[in-house]
Amino acid sequence: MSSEESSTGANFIKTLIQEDLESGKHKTIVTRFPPEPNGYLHIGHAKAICLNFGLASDFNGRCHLRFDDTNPIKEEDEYVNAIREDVSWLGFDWGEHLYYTSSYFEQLYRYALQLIEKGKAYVCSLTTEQMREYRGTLTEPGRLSPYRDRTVEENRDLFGRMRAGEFPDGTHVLRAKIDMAAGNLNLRDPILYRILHASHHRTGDEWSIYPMYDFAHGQSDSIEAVTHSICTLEFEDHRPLYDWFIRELGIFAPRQIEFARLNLSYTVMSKRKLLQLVQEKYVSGWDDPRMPTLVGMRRRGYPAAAIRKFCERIGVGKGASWIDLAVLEDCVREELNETAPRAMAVIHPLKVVLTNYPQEQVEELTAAVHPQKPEMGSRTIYFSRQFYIERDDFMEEPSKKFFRLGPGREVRLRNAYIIRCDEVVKNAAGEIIELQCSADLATLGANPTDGRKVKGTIHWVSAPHALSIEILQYDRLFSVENPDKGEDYRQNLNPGSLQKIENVYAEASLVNALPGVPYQFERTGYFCVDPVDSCGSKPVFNRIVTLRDSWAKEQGK
RNA sequence: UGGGGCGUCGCCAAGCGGUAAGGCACCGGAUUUUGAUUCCGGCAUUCGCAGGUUCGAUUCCUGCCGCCCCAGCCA
Repeated sequence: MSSEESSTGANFIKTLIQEDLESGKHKTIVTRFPPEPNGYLHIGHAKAICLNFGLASDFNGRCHLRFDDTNPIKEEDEYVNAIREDVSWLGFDWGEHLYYTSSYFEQLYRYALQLIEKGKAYVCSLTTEQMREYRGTLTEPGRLSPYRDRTVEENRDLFGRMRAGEFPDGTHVLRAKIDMAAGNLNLRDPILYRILHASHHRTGDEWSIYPMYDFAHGQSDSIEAVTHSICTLEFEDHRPLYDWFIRELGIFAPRQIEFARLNLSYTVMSKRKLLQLVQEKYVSGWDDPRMPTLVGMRRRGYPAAAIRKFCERIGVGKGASWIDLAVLEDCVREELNETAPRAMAVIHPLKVVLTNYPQEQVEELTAAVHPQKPEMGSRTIYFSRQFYIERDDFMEEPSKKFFRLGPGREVRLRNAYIIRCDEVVKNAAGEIIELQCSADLATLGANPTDGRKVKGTIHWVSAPHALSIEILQYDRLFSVENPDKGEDYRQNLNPGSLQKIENVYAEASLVNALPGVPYQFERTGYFCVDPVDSCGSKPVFNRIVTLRDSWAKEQGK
């Protein structure tokens, strides 16, 4: 990461940390990114990752990667591996600090025992339904569990037998004894441990009881000496509970600070829904280029730097925020404009024959890899009598504002000559199938000497040298800004989110394009070879993002 | 009629008692062999509303109003 990229923007979390440092509360800070390995990371997680790792680097502290794996039923190694890869790809390094909540199971168990000994936790044998009834509602206090007064000995014994696997799932839980009348529901004797005869991805069948997230998270932070525990808003209500545990246990107290999670327009961000899209085959997988997942974006061709830039740009706050997809796309364009080599490809071809150009002649022309960056070098493109241009670059009856090709009009061929359209060839159905043009042979790398102005420049690909490729044009996954508004978000899926175009002509140099490496197809957009779909005979390019198009905007008016 | 938060431009977001940064979007215009990029310029006399304190309030106080989260043996 470049230094200029490192976060400079102010936000309330930095301010709070700054205060803790200046007051001498801490000499250095420790943060952590604590994903549950039950799904793939998405752009919302990227915000948390950039925040936590960014804070650590801003203040010369460190950031841990900890898997909060307290629910064996949903968690898998596949996810921990994918998550590690995603975080690394995003550009962050946790060094030695890779942890798992499951590594703390024994310690957590001892913490629970401590609470039992203090009379602050008890084994409750209410059923799930009963417990719900006893919990009360938002406006009515709950009722005390009939098991609340079990003796310490009884609790110790029962809890030990829960661990030993003597009871079936759901028969008992360990609860904290706090306050059934608390306005904050999290304090109404929350469950600490539940019985789960399930195999854990790391501890196997060692345990038949597992701690609840609430009983594990804060203490895990404490064990790791996390100074600033950054989490999302919905955990604000849980903070008093975490503080209660820390106090009762007398252990190191991290400071929790909550921020608003990311919402991005035209997509959904819940893991449940993303999983559903995968399972119900609305997309090809977690890495479908339309998915807001990091694997999806990576495959699509979004550079990690663009995602980091995005996370920096959107800022951090406490108000529920909706970020316009345009912000992300702008970050991608900004990054790609700097780094992507240029090339030409004709997506909807229209054949052109240059009548005044020798039949067999082929010229090797030189074109800049990047017009603003000569240091990126140049490439060779072939020019011949027959080539393709974009159908949209020709209009039989052009308006005055259209400055591309039309009957009798002139246009510049990018990196080549100025040509004039002399004749339009149509088939029996009246469709335009070919243009007969003539070139001004004195305009290669030069403007006309007679002073005439040619405003338009269009791209082209020599017919005999064209590389046949396929293009996958990706668009937003949903057709409405907030897919969750309505009965079923799936009804808002954008039917045109994937458009396959099979006969695209690309300049020959693109044979060397490596999977995942972005190119700018001039005047069109950014594309890269899809690593998965390109296994066939033709290279398949994903459209990463279009170029800005003020002409299209003009047309739309 | 419980608890916890949040309200600064269409969307994000700085600001923390001294007279409204920045980005995206949008609108003009210049340069351009990408209608791209770049570049200039425009875009909140006003900070949810109403009072109060103060020489002075987006910043402090009070009261309203609006929005979000919480009743998983999920995280």
